[in-house]
Amino acid sequence: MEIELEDQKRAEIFKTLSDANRLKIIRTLQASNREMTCGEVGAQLSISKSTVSYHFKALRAVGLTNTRKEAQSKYLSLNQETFNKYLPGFLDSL
Amino acid sequence: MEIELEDQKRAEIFKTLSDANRLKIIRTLQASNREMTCGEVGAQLSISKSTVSYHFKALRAVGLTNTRKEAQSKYLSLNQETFNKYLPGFLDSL
DNA sequence: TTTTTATTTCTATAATTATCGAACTAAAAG
DNA sequence: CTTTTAGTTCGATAATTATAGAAATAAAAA
Repeated sequence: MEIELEDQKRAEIFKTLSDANRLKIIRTLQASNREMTCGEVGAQLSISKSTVSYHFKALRAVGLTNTRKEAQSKYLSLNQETFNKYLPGFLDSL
Repeated sequence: MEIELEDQKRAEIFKTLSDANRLKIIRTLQASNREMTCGEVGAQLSISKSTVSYHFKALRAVGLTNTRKEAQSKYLSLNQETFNKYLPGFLDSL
């Protein structure tokens, strides 16, 4: 990939990670080691559902998470590939 | 360090990295493998001196760089320790 | 001392961001 | 069909951000 584009992509990923709530969400997902729903995460971190939805979307948009829809629920899990590519060793450093 | 504080610190570092110009500065420093001045970096990346100064300050503030003042010039270099602690493997992935 | 060089600070501006409650959508349960 | 449950979108707000030019600072050079 061209450097200019790589930097743009990297900057987007870092921007997504530059929010304490999103980092908490990531740590929560990493610690649970399974898929989690918006509701579960929101309850655990005491954040309003609209805000959690906003963050879920941001994480998904840059490929840091995978999503799976089932009935009314949406399940999020970490996308290890993206972390490995752009932030090798980061998840383990959490 | 307490998790809450660690997340805040991490978020700050990521925020600092979430700008394409700052990533370019970091790559430039990494590639040159030596100290560089505001002027050198600005010239190489075609950014105004006040903007470069602003970014230099931001990088220094979160400990991503070291600075050395000599005469009117200020030299920046990467702070490997911070990168190793918060972003192991990142510099090599650039 | 005057001028040049390097960087910083100030000012203003335009753009982006995170947040929550309210309204909305869609599916499950009753 | 109605109600509940889960999540999304909208609207408003408050805060932060990157940017460049102009003015200020400080040291070197002439």
